[in-house]
Parts: sequence; C-alpha cells; structure tokens
Amino acid sequence: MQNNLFIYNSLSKKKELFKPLHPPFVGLYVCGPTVYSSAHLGHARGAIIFDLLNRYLLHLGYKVRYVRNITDVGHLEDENAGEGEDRIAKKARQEQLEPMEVVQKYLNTYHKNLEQLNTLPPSIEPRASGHIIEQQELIKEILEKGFAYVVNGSVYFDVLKYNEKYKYGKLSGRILEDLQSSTRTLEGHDEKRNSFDFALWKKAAPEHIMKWPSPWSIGFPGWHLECSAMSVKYLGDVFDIHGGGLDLLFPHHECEIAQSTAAHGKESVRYWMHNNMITINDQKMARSLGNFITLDQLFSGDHPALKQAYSPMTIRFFILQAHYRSTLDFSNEALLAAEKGLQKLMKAVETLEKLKSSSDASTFDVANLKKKCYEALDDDLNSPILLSHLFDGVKYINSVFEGIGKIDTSTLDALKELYNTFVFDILGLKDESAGESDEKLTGELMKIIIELRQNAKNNKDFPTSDKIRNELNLIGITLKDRKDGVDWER
RNA sequence: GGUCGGUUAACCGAGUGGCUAGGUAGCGGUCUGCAAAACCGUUUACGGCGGUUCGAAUCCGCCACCGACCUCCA
Repeated sequence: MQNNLFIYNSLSKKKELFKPLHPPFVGLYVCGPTVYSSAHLGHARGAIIFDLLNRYLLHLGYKVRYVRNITDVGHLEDENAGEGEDRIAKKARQEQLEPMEVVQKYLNTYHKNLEQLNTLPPSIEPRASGHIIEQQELIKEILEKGFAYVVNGSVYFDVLKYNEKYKYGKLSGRILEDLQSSTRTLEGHDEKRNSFDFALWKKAAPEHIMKWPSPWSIGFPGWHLECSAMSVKYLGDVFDIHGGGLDLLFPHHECEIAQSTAAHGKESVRYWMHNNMITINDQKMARSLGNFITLDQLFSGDHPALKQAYSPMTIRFFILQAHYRSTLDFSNEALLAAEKGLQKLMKAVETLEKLKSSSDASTFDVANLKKKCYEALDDDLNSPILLSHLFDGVKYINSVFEGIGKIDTSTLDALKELYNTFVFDILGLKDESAGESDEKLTGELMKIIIELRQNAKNNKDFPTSDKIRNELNLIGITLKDRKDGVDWER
C-alpha cells in the first residue's frame, strides 16, 4: 500500500512522510475528553480533525484502529500539586449524582454531539476506570525499572532519574532546569522529591469517592497514566499516530512519553499530531476560562454571544476551512460566512446530479482537479486548500448548469465521483436539508402553489404572484425562477 | 521570567522568493416584470525598520503588538 501523505510530527517539528509500522494496519490513538461537563466548540475541532484523518486513511485503504479514550477518573484540579478534588467527583457532589452518573450524562451528550457532527465513531473507546488493573501493572513495571518511588501509599514518577537515562522534555522542548526554576514552589510538606515529578498513583483521602485497592494504598491512578496504559494495550508497544489538543502537549503527552519509555525502554509513538485551539476574542476557548460555547448552544442558538443557531455541518465546515495547526477565531461573521459557503458547495453537488452531458468536449480538467485535491490532503491535511480546489469545480459545475461551460459524459462521471469522495467520504459533510416523511407531501403542495403562481404571472397578476413568493419566504421557503421552471428550497 | 507560535485586504482564512488561494461581504454587469440564485468582471493585503537578492509579503536581523504552554483544559 502506498501513500504520499505527509504529516507534521510535533516530536520532530517537521512534516514527515507517513509510513505505517504494519501496513495495511494503522494504529491511531487520540486523547478524548474528561467528561464532567458539556462538549464545546474546541472539543468539536479535535474530534473533526482526527475524524478527517481517520476518514482519509480509510479512503486510502488502510485498516485503522482508532482508539479514543474517555477520562472518567483521576483527573485532579491541580495536577501539578497532585492535590485538589477529582473533577468528576466534584461535579458529582455538586449535582448530587453518583460519579458514574456524571460520566454517563456527559458522555451521552458528547456522543450525541459528535454524531450530529457526522464523525465516525472510534473503533475502541476505553475508559480510565475500566483499566485500573492495566494502569497498576504499568506502575509496577515503572517501579521495577527504578523510575518511580513510593511515599505514604502514593507513587510518583522520578523525572530526574528518568532524565539521566532518557531525555525528558523531547516533545515540549522543555529543559529540566527551567522547569525547576519556573514550577511553582509548594508550601508545606510535599511528598514529591521534585516539583516536576508527577503522580502515578495517589492514596485516597477517606472521603474520596472513587478509589480502588492497590499494592500501595486504596487510591486512584494519576491522569497521565491512562493513555500510556490503554494505548499500549490496544495498539501495541509501538504504534503509529497519537493525537490530541495542543494544550495537552505539556505536561500530559510529555509524561506519557516518559511513562511508556520508562516501562518499555522505547518510545511508543511514531507520529505525534496536535490540533490548535479555537479562540474567541483572540483568547483560547476553554472550560476553565468560562468563555466557551457548547455544541448544544451552537446548534440551538441559545447563547448571548450567538446571533443565530448554526447547524452541525456549518460548524464542521467552519472548522475544515482552517488548517488544524492554526488557531481559529470564533465569530458570528465567520460562522455566517461558513454557512453560506457550505450552502454553495452542497448546492453545487446537487446540481451535479442534474447536469446533462453534451457531445462537446469538456472545458475543465477534472483529472487535474483530482490531483490537486489529493495533494492538498497529502500536505498535512490541508483542508482549506482542498476546499478552495473544490470551489474551483463548483464554479465550473454552475457554469455548465447555466449553459456556459461544456461537459462530456466521462468528465461528468469523474466529477460526480470526485465530489462524492471528497465532500461526503473524506470531509464528512452531509446534506442537512430536513425531514423525509413530510418531504413528499410538501413537494406535492409546492407543485400546486408554483403552478398557481405561474398562472398569476401569465395573467400579469404580479401582486398575487409576489404575495405567494413573499409569504412563502416568511415561512422559510425561497422560490427561484430559472430558465426552465421554478426551483424552491427551504 | 522561560519555551514556542502568530501578526495577510471589511470579516474568516490559505500560500509562495517572481505567476488570481478560497469562502463571506462590497461594487459594476448578464439574466429577471421585480427579486433571489447563478454567471462574467472588479476594489480594499501581506505589523514596523533594516539587510540578502535582478526581484521578498515569502529568507535573515532588530523592534512592536498578540497568543499558547510553563495548574487544569480539545
């Protein structure tokens, strides 16, 4: 199996040709959310970007095992200090729910939102709480290799010791001395030997809700541990791609590298990919900053910052219009522009189905367009360039429809295949035009109304024909007079 | 303070050492009874100052501003 896909590897900071370890199989691991509140626009970006990658790899013929974890335990509010409450436990207390109820509640909306956004589900969606044994086994391995120490029933990773044998900070470019001086100094008695050491296992306080027995104490695993344990379990000691948000690069992914390397003596991940953040007013959208807009709010328009509702496909298109390694700024104007752009694209795809080929030679080079589309994706998933090429084709499709351009049969077939492949299969866009059961009836009714309006027009009764058009407009139906008949849409 | 990244026209957003990115909005035209859609044409750019070069928005240096990470965050 051959491909020409170059992806930017955060580890080497270069675009590298993607060569899977065991073709045709590809192992893809992506960090999923901690499920203690609703998913927002930022979560959508990560999900959509790695969905694009997954879809493209599938299109290229790979058998992708796509693993995306769910963090449902062990994620503390103050990870560095190893203190503070577990996020999920806190929410559980606030909402008077079982921790697993909190998890289920937000996991359900996460799944619903991602389905609305037309992302393909991962092959495996492991949860941290379901892999306590695996995490404990990993801790044991790290302890045996001498890269961790036990204090009062908690286990910490010994970064200094690790750094002697392997280099710590490869991914983030961080240097230990810098960390030592810049990491916040902790008051009182810290169990850690160094401030940059991190917890592998934490002894639970008596009031702590989520806890498990272990050789060291009744407690719970550290946050970074789950990804190391679960990725290796499902994808093997060494696997192809690890993805996640740029904000996870340090410390989360750096710690993951340290854990896996310490345990297995080699690095697990061959390509690290990081998507950039969504910004709002030039600031990162984040739960902790309180400036986020949830996906449900976007879809319903129910948020003070929103001028209207935006459909899931509008959101998807908006995200695909920017390169995944750039920040993307949220605004109503940008979203509105995306909505219009998407409409234009989807309408052209519909138009394509109505096109009639002629015996004249085509005035457009589809093979060249196809080549450019692949080149765009191969260049580190450059979806904005891909879209710009697809819009070149849109212009041509419309010009043929208007009788300006010419198209022959083979070109028409090639163009249909190209748009089906790239728009639906790879970019994962879909037609959102509503309702099926009522659709037929509406179509029949519209036929009658259009005929009545035509009669009025024939009789030069324009007040009547205008009234029909305007009133239809009010209920969201737009009429369009074309050369050979009347189109309508809502 | 340390590390990294960004600054592109009205807005969003690609990209490249010399050739129109694209979408949205605007303007002029075709079409239309009018409008919408579509098509054709078109106006605003590459933060500032130097340098390298025949040529730089694109490479280098300095400066300014903005952001991310260094707690948790997709």
